[in-house]
Amino acid sequence: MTLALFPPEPLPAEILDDGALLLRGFATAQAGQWIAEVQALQAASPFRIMQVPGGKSMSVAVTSCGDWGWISDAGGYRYSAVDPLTRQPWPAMPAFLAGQARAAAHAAGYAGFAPDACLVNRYRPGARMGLHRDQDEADFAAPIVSVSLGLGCTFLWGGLRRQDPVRRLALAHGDVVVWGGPTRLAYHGVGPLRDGLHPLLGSERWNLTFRMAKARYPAEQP
DNA sequence: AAGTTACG
DNA sequence: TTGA
Repeated sequence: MTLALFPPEPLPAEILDDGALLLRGFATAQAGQWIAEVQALQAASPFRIMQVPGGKSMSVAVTSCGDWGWISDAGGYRYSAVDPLTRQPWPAMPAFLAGQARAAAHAAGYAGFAPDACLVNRYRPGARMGLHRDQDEADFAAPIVSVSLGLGCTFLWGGLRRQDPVRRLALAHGDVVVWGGPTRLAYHGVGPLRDGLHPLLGSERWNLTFRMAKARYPAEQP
């Protein structure tokens, strides 16, 4: 039996890069609530496979919540206030999700993060995400907050140029990656999901990425 | 090209 | 596994 540590240790954080932090286990303790929120929102706006501009399909199924949802089709990548599948607004971003994302950003040094978009990615075995950068947002001063649930993955972390070397990092259930500042436009991706069974999500990995799609950062204080 | 394919 |  180990004695309780006092004072409690902060959660381990790893510096990925200038402005990029990996908060190990940030979402683990409340994973049940994270998962319940995603289950509720995907009941309103279901996961779906989107096309990329070349006409091919992504291997990852996506949905969104918040004022803006990220979409891809023959016309390109953009944010839309309406879910093209339901023709309704995306589900509102649950206060719990927005609050946790804000807290993660704050823990990584980005105070005042107020996401107006949350893209939810569902990976099944074999699904992957090629190297890309999140560049459809209006204000690159705001960071990206990325939350991993369920099966672990290999996260690919590159640099500002596509030809920069790519690091491979193992991400586990509950890990949160926050990047911004000098590495806001870094290339990143996810290796093919390996088979496995997670106690809460079975053979799936869910990834939530919180962004400020249209809003200015830092958010205005009333 | 958030895509696939070819190749060392 | 990496570059094109």
